[in-house]
Amino acid sequence: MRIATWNVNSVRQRLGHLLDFLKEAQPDALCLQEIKCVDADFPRAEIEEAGWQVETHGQKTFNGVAILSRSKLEDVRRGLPGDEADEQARYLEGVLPMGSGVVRLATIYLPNGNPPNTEKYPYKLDWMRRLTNHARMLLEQEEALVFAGDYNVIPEPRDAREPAAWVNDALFLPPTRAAFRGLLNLGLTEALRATTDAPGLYTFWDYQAGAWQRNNGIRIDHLLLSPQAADRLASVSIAKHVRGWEKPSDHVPVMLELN
DNA sequence: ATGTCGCATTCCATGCGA
Repeated sequence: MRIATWNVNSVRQRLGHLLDFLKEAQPDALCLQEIKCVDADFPRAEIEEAGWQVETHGQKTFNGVAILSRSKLEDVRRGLPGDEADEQARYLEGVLPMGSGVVRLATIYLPNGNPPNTEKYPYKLDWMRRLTNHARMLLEQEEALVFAGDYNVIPEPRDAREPAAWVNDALFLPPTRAAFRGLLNLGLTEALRATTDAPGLYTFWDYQAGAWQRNNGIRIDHLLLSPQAADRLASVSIAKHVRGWEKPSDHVPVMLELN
């Protein structure tokens, strides 16, 4: 089965690309981030018409996540537990019934955290703490789990074309990277790094300063796997060509194949 | 240091978030 993740940077602006990618990649499920609309404004009819089921957790203007899937998502949870006051729509989870056994799948839009000298950075770190707690709880179920999304974390220097440019950025600061390692240390496997040590693999290129033309990218979109999912990992691919489409998202899809 | 985009509003210009 194929599971993909993509920060689309407005689902309404990117509907054409989204339908093109679904047709081309044929994923069993696609996790979306930054849909940037409320549930009622999600282009549900067009996507259902193309043959995918839709679960959304939207928000006005910013953030918002969704999961598209061939089979209906079950046991759906909206929002990351651990802070009742948090109103940002950044997490949606459910169970995909598959022939070869179920997979629990979460779509994650982890806070950006910039600028770091504001309340945005502690919010990011606290959100990572909550995600770690939630993942720890889910791992106790010992089931196949996939946490897919825009983590807004550059895990290592090899994950940036110009790592020196990011040393004071919330995506690369030591506490950010430490929190990401803490998540992995629960026993999760980062899918791409389970398949390759190659540098130069990016999932985001800024709209500004010709970043795409100069291949000045960073790798911040990740798929984290429980042991039961990692044991089934066959391959991971980055759909880099999507960044070259007309009026693209600044992120590209990342997809994995499970046996 | 940003050569950009998308959203929303105070709405054809500006602020915010990324």
